[in-house]
Amino acid sequence: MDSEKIRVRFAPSPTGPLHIGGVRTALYNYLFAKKNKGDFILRIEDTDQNRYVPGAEEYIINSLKWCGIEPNEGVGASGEFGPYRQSERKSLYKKYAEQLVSEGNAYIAFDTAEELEAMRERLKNEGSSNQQYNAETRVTMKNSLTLSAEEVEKKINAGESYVIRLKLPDNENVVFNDVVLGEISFNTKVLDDKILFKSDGMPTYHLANVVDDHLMQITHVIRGSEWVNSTPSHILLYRFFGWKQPLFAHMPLLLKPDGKGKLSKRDGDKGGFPVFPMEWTNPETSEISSGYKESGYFPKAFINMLAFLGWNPGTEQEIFSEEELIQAFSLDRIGKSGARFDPEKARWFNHQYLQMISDEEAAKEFGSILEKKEITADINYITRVVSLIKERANFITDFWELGCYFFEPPKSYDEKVIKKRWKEGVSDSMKEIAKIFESITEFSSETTELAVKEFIQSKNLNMGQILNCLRLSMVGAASGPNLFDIIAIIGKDEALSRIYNAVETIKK
RNA sequence: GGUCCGUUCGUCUAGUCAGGUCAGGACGCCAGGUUUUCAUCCUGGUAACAGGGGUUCGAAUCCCCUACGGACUACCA
Repeated sequence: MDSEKIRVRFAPSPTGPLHIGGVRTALYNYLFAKKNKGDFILRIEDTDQNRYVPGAEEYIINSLKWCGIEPNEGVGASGEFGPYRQSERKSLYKKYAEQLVSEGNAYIAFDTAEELEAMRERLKNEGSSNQQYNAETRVTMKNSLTLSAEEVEKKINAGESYVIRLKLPDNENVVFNDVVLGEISFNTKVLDDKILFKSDGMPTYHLANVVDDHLMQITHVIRGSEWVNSTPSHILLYRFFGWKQPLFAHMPLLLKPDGKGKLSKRDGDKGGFPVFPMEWTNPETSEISSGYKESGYFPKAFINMLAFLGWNPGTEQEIFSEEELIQAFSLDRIGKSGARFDPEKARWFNHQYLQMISDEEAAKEFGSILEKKEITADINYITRVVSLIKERANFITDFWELGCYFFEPPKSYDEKVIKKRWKEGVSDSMKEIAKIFESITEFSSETTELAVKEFIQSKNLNMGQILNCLRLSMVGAASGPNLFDIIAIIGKDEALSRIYNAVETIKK
């Protein structure tokens, strides 16, 4: 093989937010490029003016940035093959379409929507297995194949709108070897003469995609498998132009959370978890869809999780750094069947990543959450809190719920615990413990634990009962990390105040 | 309807190309241990080759059929 540089592209259209399937496609392109020291290009396919959604392009760029899968060429980056936005390349495509027409590989068609509809209806009624605009039917339609050159010219001059269609060869098997799916074969009889150039002066995906991939010297087309059926048309296009075709790798689709069909942009939040990398506000309806970023996911965990949806390294390792992912990645280990993902497993990935970051780092992020709640605390204090609650959390955003009692006294006390544990005499014991605490000069987890346990034993009290009530006083519930660690962190004064508060509130 | 593709524990999957370990791992779930509690953590367990035919000494693996699922079938990408 030749040693040409690997060049891949991610080519979304800005019709809304990028969903996680799109992010995964971008990721696989990115990993493949990095692995092979190639280029990863971002091209924006905005040839459909009707579906353009303001803010979508920016969203795509920002999402990729957050994920750390940034293109080294294309929209939002630099590059020598620009412009990278198809609307800005508009002038380019027509001549390619016309070249195809003049060489007899495409033709001009004048059929109206009604005429097309009528043709399909007629074929349906005749019991025809497919209703394509193809070698068989095109002779019955209004196009430059059935009309004389003069008529065609007259219509064009009269301003009649027309499209340019690909002229497929009749009854030919187009075979290609998909990197993921293997050999796939289509007979042109079941394909249709795809529109390459629309009457609004814009190319369709099929033309623009092939022209741009060629011009941008793309070597591997890695895209979702919704494209396999149109790949033969693309291959024919490469052939007609006399261009070298790239390798195709069609990846399995991500499935809807509820199990029916491929994941779509409209599935946001339906499954109880985000389908978008970042929060998205629909500019028309102002409806907000949640994002992984805002849900507290680390981009690295998100990417790691996404990489494993449809691909695996063949080893038992599951936690991969970006560098490891790049090294391990290969197209031939992409699976063939669609994947639905498990939000539970996604959380598990994030938990793993959370445990890997330092308490100091986590404390910094937790600090800014606290700031928003207008709670001020020393960073060292926050770090000590984090060291106790981090392992219990999946997300930094869980920290507040897990450790709010480190920053404010309990607002209420769990009734069930009161009923079960706060029996006769407990209040008195609590008061005595408060006195003991007062007398401790070296107030620490160890000294308080020793003192309390000695007290319980000397009075022959029930360990579980007293300890749980003490916990209830501190936390307001029967959960949380080691009780004496909590007491030591909040300090003597706060501990005393909480004991008195609990005794006062609960009364028994 | 037509075409193309797919199908291994509930989920993500290894194993399929080069047939031959009680089909392996992870998440979840269950149990036990640790913990004064809850969670984490540790240990163990649960659970799958879509079905039917072949080929073969032997099939998750190769072939055929069926079923099911998905994609595409737009002047959308």
